[in-house]
Amino acid sequence: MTRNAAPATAAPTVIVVDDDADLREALAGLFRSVDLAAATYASAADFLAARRTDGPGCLVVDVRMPGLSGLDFQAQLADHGIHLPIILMTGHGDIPMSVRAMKAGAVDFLAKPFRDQDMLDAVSAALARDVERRTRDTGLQALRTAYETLTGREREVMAQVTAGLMNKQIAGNLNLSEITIKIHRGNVMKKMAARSLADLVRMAEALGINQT
Amino acid sequence: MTRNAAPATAAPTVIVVDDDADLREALAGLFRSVDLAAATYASAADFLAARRTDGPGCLVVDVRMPGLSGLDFQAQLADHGIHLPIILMTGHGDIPMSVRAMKAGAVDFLAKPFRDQDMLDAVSAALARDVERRTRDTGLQALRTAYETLTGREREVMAQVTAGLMNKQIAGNLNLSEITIKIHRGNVMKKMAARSLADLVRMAEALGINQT
DNA sequence: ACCGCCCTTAAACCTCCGTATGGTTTCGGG
DNA sequence: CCCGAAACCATACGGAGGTTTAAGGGCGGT
Repeated sequence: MTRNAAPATAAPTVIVVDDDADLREALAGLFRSVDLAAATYASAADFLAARRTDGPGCLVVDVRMPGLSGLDFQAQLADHGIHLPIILMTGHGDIPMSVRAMKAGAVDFLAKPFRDQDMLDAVSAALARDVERRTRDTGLQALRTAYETLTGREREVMAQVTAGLMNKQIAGNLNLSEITIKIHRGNVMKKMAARSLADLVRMAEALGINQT
Repeated sequence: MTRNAAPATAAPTVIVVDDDADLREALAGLFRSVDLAAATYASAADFLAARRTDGPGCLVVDVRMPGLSGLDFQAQLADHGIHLPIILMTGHGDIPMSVRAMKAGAVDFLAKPFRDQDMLDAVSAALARDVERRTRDTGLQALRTAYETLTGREREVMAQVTAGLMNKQIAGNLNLSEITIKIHRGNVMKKMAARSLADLVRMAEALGINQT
């Protein structure tokens, strides 16, 4: 907690992936000029190989690269558990390509040459999107962690409680006595750190719990 | 209820807006060939003027038109309370234009000439999006209608109930007796047709009710 | 002036929730 | 073999939720 404090608000890194070394350095310089940390890779494979940390940031990727193209790269990121917002750029792109990229969730798609400001705006939007996703994600992660400490029965009870059933109904459904449900229910509230039933219902919503 | 039955599942209409009469008719023919109703307008203004019904469907609009351009049209639709998914097409578009359109929520952006199948795929996606929005919307609309029948006090009570406060706490906050809260609370449950507190919490979530 | 709606409260009563306290069984691991 | 975790159940009590009945004040519209 003393070191590596506040991971959510850590300085974001703009990751440039382009096979053109000159452009890489130019972009890195641009980002550093506005106090943004920048990292550069010559190919998608390089990035995937080097990837260790997963701090906040975004990707700036050329679509036309030897090996994995930017579009394929974009498609494969999710498989690697990487959800960084991506900005694509191209020197020889066309409309279908840009539309495909945007449909796939790219933050922006810039045709070269572009103005520095356009790139900075795109990066700004991408970083904002990443922050938003991370905050939403860490909250959900805490919930999931708590949910995993529940036993099987407790999960069943939680599902039916948050569905609005009364203890006696749940008891009937599970062929148990009402008092047993109360016990499980109390355990659920404690383990999930829910202050009220309303709280628990919202947690169930966030976790996507739909009773059978 | 006897006439105009099942508005949510009514046949969708593809609305073509283009100043080129030949293309309009060609597209209308294409859509009708796959059993889709089609309507055509020569300009954005024509469409906005003629707009009476608001059944399900989508828009297919040329970006380059005399008067209101497709992109501006897209931006103005929300002001008119029209939320139809929009597909843009262009003969002389560029990448920034397509990116701007996609960022603004266009379903697709097709460069002419395009294959019929591409257009049909885009329309199919757009109609699916419209259906999804409508079902989500009608559910919410029913909730809002119910919520509007609540009196001021009932809304205050609902907000605090769904925030997880106990009756006595709410009574303290509002400087009322606990029994009064119970009455309001019961009224809220009846008016909102909530079967359980869990139900009510979910309704409050959907309505975006955040207590002060 | 009267009616209807909203807001308020009280008393009484019942159900439901929550939490002990105490005890059971089963099952897997040290 | 004993221990802990998980699951089960009973009795009992206090607190919270929910409804009914009864009743009064304020306010706007007919």
